[in-house]
Amino acid sequence: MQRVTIAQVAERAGVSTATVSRVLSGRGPVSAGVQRKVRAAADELGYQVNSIARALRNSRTDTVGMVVPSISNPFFTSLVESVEHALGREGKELLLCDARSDPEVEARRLATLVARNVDGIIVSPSHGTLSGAAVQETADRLPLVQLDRFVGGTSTDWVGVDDVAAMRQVMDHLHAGGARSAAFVGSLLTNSSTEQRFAGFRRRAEDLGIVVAPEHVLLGDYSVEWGETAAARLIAEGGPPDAIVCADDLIALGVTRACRAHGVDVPGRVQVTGYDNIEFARLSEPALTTVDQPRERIAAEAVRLLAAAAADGTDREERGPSAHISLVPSLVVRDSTRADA
Amino acid sequence: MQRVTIAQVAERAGVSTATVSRVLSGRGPVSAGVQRKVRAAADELGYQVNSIARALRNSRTDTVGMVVPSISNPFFTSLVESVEHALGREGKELLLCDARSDPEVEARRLATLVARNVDGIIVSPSHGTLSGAAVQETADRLPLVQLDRFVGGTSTDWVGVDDVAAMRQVMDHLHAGGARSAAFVGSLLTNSSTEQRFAGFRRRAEDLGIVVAPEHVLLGDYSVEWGETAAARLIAEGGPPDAIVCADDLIALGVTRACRAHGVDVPGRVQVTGYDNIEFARLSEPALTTVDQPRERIAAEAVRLLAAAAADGTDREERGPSAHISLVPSLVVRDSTRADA
DNA sequence: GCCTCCTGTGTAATCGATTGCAGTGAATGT
DNA sequence: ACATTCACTGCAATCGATTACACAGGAGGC
Repeated sequence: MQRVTIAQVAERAGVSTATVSRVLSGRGPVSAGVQRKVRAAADELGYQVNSIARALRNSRTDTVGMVVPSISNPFFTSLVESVEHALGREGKELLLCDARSDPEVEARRLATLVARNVDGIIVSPSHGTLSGAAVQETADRLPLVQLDRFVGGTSTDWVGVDDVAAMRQVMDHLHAGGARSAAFVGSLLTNSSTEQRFAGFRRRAEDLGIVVAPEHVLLGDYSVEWGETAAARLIAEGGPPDAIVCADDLIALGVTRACRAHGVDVPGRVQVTGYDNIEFARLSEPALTTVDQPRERIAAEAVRLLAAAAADGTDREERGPSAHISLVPSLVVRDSTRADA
Repeated sequence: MQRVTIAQVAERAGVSTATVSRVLSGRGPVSAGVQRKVRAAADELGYQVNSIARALRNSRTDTVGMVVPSISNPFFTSLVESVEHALGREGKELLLCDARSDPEVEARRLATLVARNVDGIIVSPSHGTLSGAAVQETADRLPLVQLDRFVGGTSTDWVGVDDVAAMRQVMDHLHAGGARSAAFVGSLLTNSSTEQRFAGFRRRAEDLGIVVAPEHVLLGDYSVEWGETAAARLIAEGGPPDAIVCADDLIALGVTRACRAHGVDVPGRVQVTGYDNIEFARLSEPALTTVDQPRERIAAEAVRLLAAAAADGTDREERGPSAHISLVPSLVVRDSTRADA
């Protein structure tokens, strides 16, 4: 089963390869009769372009690379899904890489994507500082958009949500529910998501006079296990505050789970909030109050930015200043918080 | 920022492109001195191979395509993750496609992957019959392995688990827990997973004398919502049987949720089982008894089969008979079933 | 001293699609 | 009737890496 090439189609149709190419790509003038002959020949032979050859010639692969910290995190999964759909609409393909939350793996993946001549890269950096060098270096060579998380000291486009505004909503809601003290459970402050969310949390807590004891800021990683551990610690050490604000839903699921295991009522004794609105936030018991990120929008904007960057010019210098698109997330109130005091 | 080519390295090192290629690929004899010069030049210029050019020349892309019915299904997500890791070990990349459970989308995706010259394709077909034509056609052109699900009437390699054996374990466990009647909640019988699991369920139920009323076989789709609907129906219509066996964990999560909502005790009044052992099976309340699929093994076998097929010969005819690798899944007993009567 | 063999290197063809340039013939303008 | 334009088509270069083949020079065998 040898692949059919343009040359075979040309021979069969009795024309040159140039003409075949022109017919099939719809570029350049070709008489109607020849068009028909070529198309017929192509159909009969079952011709399909060889996109490798085309890519070499055009230096365009119609493929976008995406690097996420972890495929198994449901939030990133749904981001991937949204990006995949957004790309599909433009006839582009997605080359997916998992960085396993390791900046070194991430750097290797980025390098591979560059070598593969992807048209652009969408990355949610694993680390707030260690990811910097690789991301910047990649951005110097290719259109690159950071998604959700970003890394400091780089000048690239970014699309995400306004974490600080989101946290303001969360805190206002908790305060309305009667919370006068709160804890924050996040990952280590090595990525922008936790950083921003923590900053928003702290600021609004101050504004509202919500007490945050120093030992009530617990940093680990984005996992259910860490949520359970953190909650257990809060419960053991003199009882939890009125509210536990979590940096993502996985942590929040762990927290509510541990609370229930220890007989601490949610939201009666302690209110709990998550972040991301993954599907299981809705399904847990009690259903999680959380912050919904507009993933489809985020994905669509990211794809748009890439396309724009690609159109602007290959050279990074020629492109304008980098865009920072901050979308407004919305609070989804469910059963893990109290509607009012 | 023009990309560095082999020609520039050659010029800088004062040798021919052939020599540069030989040094960099480690093929062919090159004297130590020249090797050093070439490597130095390559480093200074920051040379990176252009994998498109290499792919065109070698007709090998080191990229594998994967098509799954839905990225958002946690089971497929973890399969994707496992495959990605397995491929990474061989220096291959993953081109990921989401078929949205639509055989037509799936067919288009498969065609695209062929056009992209991937080295092989891993697919979990959306539909038990409608996916057939496209899968077979693709398999005629490229090494292809079906994963988890398979489609009838095709002759391709397949890797998955023995659903019938798994169901035997499930039924034995439920029977030991005192179940004398049971219901089955699955998706429509349009994919092999549900089909096989249902067949295994039915057969073992008969063996054990477990009663399955005709109206206790409910078929919808793989979603939490369908699980809730189905359970509500079972509860409304004269009460549920002793056990509800679900074709996957999402359905089971919906079922237990609906049971709790209707005040039906799980596992006291009714035992519930899932399938796949997704992460949230462990976290739900009660934690789900389910069937664990050895994903890493499945992924590893699939990658191995692809590599073998690629090595064997491009022509489908030259390859031996197709391999069907059936791994043995294991029952994970948690809190949604009773240990004994 | 001559022939063979081997190591090391360069030349040029190759993979397949695209496209700038040039050439042909017909149509249009004056 | 001749010049000019234009639609159509083919030739050949191009993208960048790989590799078959050729060739030069040195080592070794007799």
